[in-house]
Amino acid sequence: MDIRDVAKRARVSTATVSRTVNRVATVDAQLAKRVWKAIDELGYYPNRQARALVSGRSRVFGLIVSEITNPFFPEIVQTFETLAVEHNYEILLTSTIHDPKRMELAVRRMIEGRVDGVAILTFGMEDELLEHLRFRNLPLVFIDVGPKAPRVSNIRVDYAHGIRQAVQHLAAMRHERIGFVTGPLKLRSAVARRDAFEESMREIGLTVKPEFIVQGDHRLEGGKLAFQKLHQLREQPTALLCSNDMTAIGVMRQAFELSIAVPQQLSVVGFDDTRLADFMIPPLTTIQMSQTELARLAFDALYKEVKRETPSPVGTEYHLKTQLVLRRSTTFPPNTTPAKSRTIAKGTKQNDTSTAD
Amino acid sequence: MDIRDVAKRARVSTATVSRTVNRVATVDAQLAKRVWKAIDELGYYPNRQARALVSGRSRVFGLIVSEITNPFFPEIVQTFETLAVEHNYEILLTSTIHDPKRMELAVRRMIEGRVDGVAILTFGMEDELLEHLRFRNLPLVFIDVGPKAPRVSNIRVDYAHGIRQAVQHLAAMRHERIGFVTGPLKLRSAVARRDAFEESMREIGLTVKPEFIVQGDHRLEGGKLAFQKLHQLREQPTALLCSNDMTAIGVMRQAFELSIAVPQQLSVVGFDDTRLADFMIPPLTTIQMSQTELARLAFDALYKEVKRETPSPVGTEYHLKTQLVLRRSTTFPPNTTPAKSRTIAKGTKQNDTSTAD
DNA sequence: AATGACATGGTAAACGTTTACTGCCATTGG
DNA sequence: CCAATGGCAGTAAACGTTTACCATGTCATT
Repeated sequence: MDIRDVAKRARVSTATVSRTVNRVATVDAQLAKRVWKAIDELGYYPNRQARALVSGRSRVFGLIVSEITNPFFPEIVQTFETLAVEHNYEILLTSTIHDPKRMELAVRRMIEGRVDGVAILTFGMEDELLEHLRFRNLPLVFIDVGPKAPRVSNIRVDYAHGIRQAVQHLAAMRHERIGFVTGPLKLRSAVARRDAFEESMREIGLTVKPEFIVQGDHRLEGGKLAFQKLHQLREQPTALLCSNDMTAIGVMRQAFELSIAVPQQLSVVGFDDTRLADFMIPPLTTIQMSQTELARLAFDALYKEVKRETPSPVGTEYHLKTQLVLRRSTTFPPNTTPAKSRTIAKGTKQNDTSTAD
Repeated sequence: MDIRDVAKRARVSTATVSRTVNRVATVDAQLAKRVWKAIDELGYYPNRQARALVSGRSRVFGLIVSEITNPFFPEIVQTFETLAVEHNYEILLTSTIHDPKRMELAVRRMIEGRVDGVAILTFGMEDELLEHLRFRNLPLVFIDVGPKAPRVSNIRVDYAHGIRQAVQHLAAMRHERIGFVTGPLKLRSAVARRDAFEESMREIGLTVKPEFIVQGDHRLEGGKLAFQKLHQLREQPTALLCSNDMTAIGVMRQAFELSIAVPQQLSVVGFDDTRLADFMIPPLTTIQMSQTELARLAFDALYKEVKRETPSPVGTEYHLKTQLVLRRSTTFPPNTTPAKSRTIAKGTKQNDTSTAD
């Protein structure tokens, strides 16, 4: 069941079938109709491999993420896939699971698959592997950390904005002892978030106690451990910013074990605004970094680069904003008389799906 | 940079290079060494498309899920991918998002990609599309619902076991008014779960009030709505089994809005044991249906079928057990003096990661 | 009527592999 | 010593498309 069968049945050449299928304008309407009819009757589906081989373009984009099981990524994968399908692309999905072997494998798979471009959304790709990929001068798109080079685009995330909003939000409610649970500090994004926090605190005239900054790992466990540590402090923070939602959930979870009520005794703010945030009890106030937008930018970057007749000399820079989303895990610090109703920093999103309040 | 360049550099024929790369035993060690050296020096990676085209096997398995953003699936995708990579397979991932168009597209993509087999993990594939797929007599694996046919395997899930455990667990704590929030009833799996619930209740001598069975949609919203409905009842259930974890979370979330304490005022049991269950506050008691095991079975089914020299006349049946996992969202009904410590049904897993209790 | 321009369809090469077949050489048995 | 056998490498066809190039036919212009 190949193009030749179709050609035979429609009494045309394979070239005409090919042109018809690819909607080349120069084919006569009558013939095209015959061809489509034959295709339909035979149930013909073109062979992607053969197409790729001869045309030199596979219509596949690679997508490298760190872990699909990290709630941050499914949304991205979904959006990316939807976009891909719309443009008749396939996606070659790979997760590195923070494993150097898997990273190497990932690169190998991309090359063997002759992908037309790859989006690297791992927040910390080994540089050497990056070299391998760049070597082929494929269109590439990174988040945050990419090098400036031909055909490689970058999505720069403005971590500071959302974090500043969060700090202001907390400060407006008279929190003074505000802590921060970081991510793994080998990730540039984790460092950036922590730095933005310290910066915002300074801006607003609050001091950050070194012991209020404790390291997590962007996973549940790290959040739990971090809070346990914090809990042993003589003087404890009344509010905690976390480097991502998982961390915040870990904190809340551990607070629960220690019978500390969130938000009455402890305000918690997450980062990412994964869907989980709105699943939590109480719903988590967090800083949104739109996963769908991120996926969209990444796809666009690749797609545009593929479409270019001449490679971009130095890839495009994209920007992604962050923004505080108020839910229910923050309130006034304990032993405080609420002066007025809940303070809302300007530009903040009210995104509480609760039906009662 | 193709096989011919390698051949030239190693001073052998392309056949020898091919044999070396594919580890065919008949190639002389000396030559092989030369070939590997050349491969290394040139940075040669075989072209998957060309391989697929000539060999007739793409080494790609299709994986169709309903939504990657459903917390049930990331774990599956991850495991499936890991297995695939280990066996030098790629995966063509597709989500149908409950959209008939997407389903059709999914099938088309599978065929155009000439996948070697496909795992359909959607819990409700349109039958017509199934025909399309079966028509090609590809290895197929379904969960629950597959037809008996050559090369198509099935994973039968024993919903009843876990559900019976849950009902017994609740009954042992003297719950009598036990309700059930179903999934979308067009899904066979949702019907099976509900039926198993009713059956278990009958077995144990408890009556199920019709108004205690309300329909959800396997998503958060459905759970919320269901509980809202239940809450308006004059006489309310003291415990709720839910058709999946998302539903249970919706219930908990709505209970929170209505200031009803889980588990003190309402015991909640989920189904699936997604990672979310252990993120919740309180951690959700749920029925485990191992996602990694499921993925493993699915992959194995495909892989074995591909390896067979002659197609299996009627696919293999696999079985997946379910099992209650006790956490913290269930306890004695309100206004009850706990007779003894928490009752644990036999064969039940204690899987509470809490550090304090 | 002859010529040129243009529209449209066909022919065949090419894409990068695998693999059936062939051929060479060395070894072994009679 | 010769024939048969077997191990191993090379030759070339094949996989299913796309597309450059060519051929043909039609129409308008002179």
